[in-house]
Amino acid sequence: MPYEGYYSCKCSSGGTIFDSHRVFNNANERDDVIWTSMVACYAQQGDKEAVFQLFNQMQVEGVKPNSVTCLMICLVCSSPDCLKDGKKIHTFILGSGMQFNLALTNTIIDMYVKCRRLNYACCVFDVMVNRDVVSWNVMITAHVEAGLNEQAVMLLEKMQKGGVPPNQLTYVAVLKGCVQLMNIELGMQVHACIMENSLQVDDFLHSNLAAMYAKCGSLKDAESVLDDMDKADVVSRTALIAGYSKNGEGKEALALFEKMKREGVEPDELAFICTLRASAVIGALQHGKRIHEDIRKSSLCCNVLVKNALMDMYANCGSLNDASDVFASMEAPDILSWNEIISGYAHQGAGKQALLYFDKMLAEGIKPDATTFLAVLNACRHVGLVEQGHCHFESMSREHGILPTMDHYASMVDLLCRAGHTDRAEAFILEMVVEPDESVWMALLGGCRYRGHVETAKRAYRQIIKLNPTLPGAYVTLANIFAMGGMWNDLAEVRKEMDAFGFCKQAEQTYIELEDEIAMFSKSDRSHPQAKDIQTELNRPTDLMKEAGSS
DNA sequence: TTAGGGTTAG
Repeated sequence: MPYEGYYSCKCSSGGTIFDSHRVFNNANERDDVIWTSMVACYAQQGDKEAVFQLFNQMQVEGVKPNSVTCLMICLVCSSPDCLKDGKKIHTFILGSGMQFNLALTNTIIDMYVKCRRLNYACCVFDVMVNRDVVSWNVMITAHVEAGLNEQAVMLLEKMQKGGVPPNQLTYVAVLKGCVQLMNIELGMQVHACIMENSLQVDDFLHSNLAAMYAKCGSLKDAESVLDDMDKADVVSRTALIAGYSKNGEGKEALALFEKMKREGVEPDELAFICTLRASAVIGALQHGKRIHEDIRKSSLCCNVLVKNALMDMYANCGSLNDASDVFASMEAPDILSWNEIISGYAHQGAGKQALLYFDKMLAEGIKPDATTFLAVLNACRHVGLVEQGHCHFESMSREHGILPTMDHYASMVDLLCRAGHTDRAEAFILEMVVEPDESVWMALLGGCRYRGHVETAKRAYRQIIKLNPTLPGAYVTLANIFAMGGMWNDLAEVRKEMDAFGFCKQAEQTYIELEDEIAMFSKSDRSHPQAKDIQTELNRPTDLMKEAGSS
């Protein structure tokens, strides 16, 4: 056993660096393998400095690094800030004639990918004489991660033509590409390909298949992927739960979560987060509270991400007190937590409370981001704080180095319009340093409703049509403004334009939690057994307002 | 000795 030390001094086998050093120091003869063991040990810890020190030292002592030593060096150089060292080791490898070692070359390619130099990776890949499944997988995954999905699919075709059969990892990467392309047909072809090749499908691939179908909106197919599994794991189930809530089917998401628990599959961090999101989507407060109970009993009770999801659920369900309790219980709220509490209060119209949290955030030295400012502008909008809103908008780029997005501009326009400054809002758009998009003009058009500014509305409408003639909201809003002003001829004209485009208004759906039952209803839907009672309850506030107005 | 999974505000 000449190389016994090779494995015995590896940290991953349970030993410590101290043990490794003892083996290393006691070795009678230190060959390249034992040196490499030490390098591997520090490489696993990600200690780049120690790795390079050993690499240099072994050469000083006259031991030539082998391909595994170099591979380890490449691994610690696999991040953007290590590119320079990565290039150095690559040069060393070329000079030592090790470039024909397949595993090493694959690692060099992956190193360049992780250094965000896909072009370098492509250069190395292109000149390879022999490529194995890992070489292709690294390239396909890299292209998908860079959003170059069509190229990734082309690589898959080339790989197959070149006689290298894809494995599970290849399909995992390609399925991700299908999702980015939102191309379910391609996803189905990939699925068929997996079946044709009778490839063993493991949990990784199953969860990716489920995620692909769920994200592309085909929940039935995602369900059947889960049915094909002996026992669907928490990851696959989470993919489907997330798919349900993304597609507005929060009720199904919650049902799946309950089923998962009944079947003894323990929810993890992401399962809780996705299920809380589902509760948030449909405003199921009681379900959300039950999930909160589960979280309290689990080891994830202090997890920041889970707490953020809890706040999101409570805020969306309109229970700001619960959201702020969760926030108060956090030891170190992150930017998401702050944004959540600020936007939660802003959204509910409690603008002053939202701004108090914003001040507190700044006082605690937390750096706001673009979303924080969206919430802050929203808060100002609700309270009618025009000048304060303008100040915050200005401070975004000036003091915090954040460039306003179209959403920020649109928010400012709405803020001005709400306060009756429609002319100022229009001037604000015309003075924008970037070209306004339709959302900014839509904010102005919508803002004209507050005071019935028909001429400004017409100008905004013309701009929107120029940018995007297929935006139903523009026609509907203008029509409403005409109707408010009794301009029936103009209204008829807009209706004609709408008919020409074939727009029809889709009934909006909403959910209501009745004790344990979640019911969905839309404006004209009377199918629920208690539809009459629900409608009476919904009419109550309007009736009360009418009564109050007439007295 | 090399490559991979589900998720996050408005």
